[in-house]
Amino acid sequence: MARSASAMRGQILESALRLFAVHGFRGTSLQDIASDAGCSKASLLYHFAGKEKILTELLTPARDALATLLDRVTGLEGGRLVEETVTGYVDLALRFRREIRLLFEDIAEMSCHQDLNVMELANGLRDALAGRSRRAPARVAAWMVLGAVFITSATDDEVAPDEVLRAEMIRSALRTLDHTPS
Amino acid sequence: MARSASAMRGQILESALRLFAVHGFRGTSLQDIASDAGCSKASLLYHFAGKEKILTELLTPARDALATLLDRVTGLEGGRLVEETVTGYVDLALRFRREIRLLFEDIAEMSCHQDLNVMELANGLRDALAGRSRRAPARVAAWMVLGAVFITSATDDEVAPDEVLRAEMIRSALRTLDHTPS
DNA sequence: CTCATAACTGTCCGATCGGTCAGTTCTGAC
DNA sequence: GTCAGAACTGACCGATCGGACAGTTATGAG
Repeated sequence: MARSASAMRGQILESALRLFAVHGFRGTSLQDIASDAGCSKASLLYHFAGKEKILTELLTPARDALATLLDRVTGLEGGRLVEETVTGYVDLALRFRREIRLLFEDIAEMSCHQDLNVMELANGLRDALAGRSRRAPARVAAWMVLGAVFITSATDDEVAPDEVLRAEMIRSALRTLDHTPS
Repeated sequence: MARSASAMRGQILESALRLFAVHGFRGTSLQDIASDAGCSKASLLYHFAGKEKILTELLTPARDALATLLDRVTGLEGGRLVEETVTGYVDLALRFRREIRLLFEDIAEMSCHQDLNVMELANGLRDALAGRSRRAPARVAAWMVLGAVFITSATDDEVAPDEVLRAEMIRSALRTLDHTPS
């Protein structure tokens, strides 16, 4: 039966996000998504121009949210800049956990192939995390925080309730950056 | 021409490691490896029972080195435990950069499919990084360090010379764990 | 030299992938 | 009711993958 277009599209996106997060982009076939969403593979390609387009649509919200965060901290500096960036980054990472997990599976492809400019945004985030400093210690610490939050968010390990996890991630990140909260 | 068996095997492993680190395990075909190593795809399968066996042979040294590190810190506790573990982990991560990069591409597969018990080792590492503590702050910080060092090591970014990078990673990690060096 | 065997290869195979297309079924405006 | 168009599908296609196998070439001991 022909459901409303938007409903089927939403179901496809939901199935794709879940399967990508578990098996990765390459590890999930169009047939896998179709079976999970309860439609034919041909129906997928009726709603989306191709497999890549599904991925793009899934990652766009997270990309936009990150861009918004970077805009918001543009005018800040010093302690406020670091605090706002860390807090914002941790919040984003937790909100888009599944998107991060699927990125984690195919990072190399994403950073090259895409029409989303992920690498540029990641560089901006690191720059802000380092408090705009060009010195090696600050830049390394920024890389550390980037990776730490990224992976800690991607893990399935139930190390702590979400609220505790969030608070501890922020505290740890600020410590990593050698930043004493004001 | 038929070279010595060990020479061809070494060349295959070298090509495979380099290609896996760039394109991932799934993203590298047997033909890619064969072309790079200068032999036929059939020759690959003469020296190795299958694609998976090549991967296993590549990861075994890193796995063994990690196991050795965990053994070495077994008797330690408190400050010495954390310092030794952090230093050892950072050293390992830097020594096996390419192996980490290829793991990074296919983490989900590795943690399930393998005959190497990677997850168990990772849990032991986190436990040591947390100073054997079961409290949430310490365990989250341990996850942070695990992810931070992992990703910072995997990056191509020339943020600092290797010696500076290593020192700063260790200092940042100790800070993340709220550990003041003795 | 001979010759057993290790080293190597060209060729084929079945499976799976993303994607196409002609044709069918459903829906909603009139 | 009619019917145009949206929604959907089964069948098919070319490409690519990991792997199998019979056959060929090089090597080194006797």
